Amino acid sequence: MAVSRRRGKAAGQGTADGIRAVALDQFYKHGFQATTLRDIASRVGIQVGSLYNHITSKSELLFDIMETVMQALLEDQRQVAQEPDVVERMRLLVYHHVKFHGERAKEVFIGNSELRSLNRTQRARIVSLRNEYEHMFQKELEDGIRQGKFLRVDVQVTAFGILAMTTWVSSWYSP
Amino acid sequence: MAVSRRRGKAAGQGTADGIRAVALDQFYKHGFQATTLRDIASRVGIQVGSLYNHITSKSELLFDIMETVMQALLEDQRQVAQEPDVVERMRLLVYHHVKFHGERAKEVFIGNSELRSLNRTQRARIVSLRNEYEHMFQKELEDGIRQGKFLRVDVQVTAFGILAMTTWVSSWYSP
DNA sequence: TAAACAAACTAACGATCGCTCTTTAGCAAT
DNA sequence: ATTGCTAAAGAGCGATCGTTAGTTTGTTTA
Repeated sequence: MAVSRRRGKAAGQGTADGIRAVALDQFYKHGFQATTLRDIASRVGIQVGSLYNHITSKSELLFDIMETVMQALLEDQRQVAQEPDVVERMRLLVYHHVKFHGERAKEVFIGNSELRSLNRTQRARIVSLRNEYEHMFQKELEDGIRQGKFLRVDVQVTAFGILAMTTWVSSWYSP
Repeated sequence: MAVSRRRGKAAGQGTADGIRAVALDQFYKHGFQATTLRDIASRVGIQVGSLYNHITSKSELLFDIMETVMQALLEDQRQVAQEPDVVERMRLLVYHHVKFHGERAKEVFIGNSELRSLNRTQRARIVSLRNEYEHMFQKELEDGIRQGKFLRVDVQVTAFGILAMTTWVSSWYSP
């Protein structure tokens, strides 16, 4: 006795969003490989085949989730460039990083753990976005050093260290 | 052209070890779900069905790997109890922890990431071993506090913090 | 009111999965 | 030489996977 479900155009954007939300949840809980399209479909409340009105493939669904979160993260940080003071810029970067990782923990976790489930092209794209993100931290470090406001350190290693540490803090803090 | 392969009793223990080594490698690289028994078999140089002369099931294979590494870790640390000084005991615990995580990084990674691929019983067993391990750190912390050699801290949180930090160091250090 | 369209349903395909079963090959002990 | 055991090969079963195709339903547009 299935609940009567809207069909046709007016069903609108809701289904596509629902699919992404459910997929996010299941990928997070059970991993990409262990999650079945049938599982996703049933939780959304539609049939398997109907999924393909909204997605092009399972792996594209994963890729979309990962790319979206990376774009959002980058967008979040781009506004930091407006701040004139280097030290404050760096502080804002770290602040936004931790805040974002706290608010969208599931997506971030998937982004970190399911890189191997992407094909070569998709993975290259995500890695490129990630490099772009890390580069934002490196750039501020270099600026700070150039202005004599930061200690002269290995920029690449330090940036990586900051990211690892703050990422870890986010996954650590919960109470 | 297949290499002529030994059959019968004299094939010995080598195959079973080979299976575990290959499985460890593939689980680490592609994850448990994405790894196929056919993939493992072909890398060992054997047919799929022949695997079952050495394993009882795929998930038991994963469980064995995880339980073995936890037992080895516990065994490694048990000898620390011989040391009379609390501070030195704690230092040894951390030292062994980092050393072990460096030497057997793949198994440790699998142990941390594939808990969800175990069934209820298996997971309970591994979690129990892990609790036993964490308890070793808590015990030394309590001893140290009782003897006035450590600051009075929340034992459980601190032990967890030490483990998280040192585990992170191990995954971090490579060059 | 009729045509156009979006989004659902149903059915099924080919591939692949973990796993079982039977048979065969090689070695050791009798 | 025969027997017994271990471990391999090989065929295949039933289930499930992602995906595709064809059809039906309901809404929007003309």
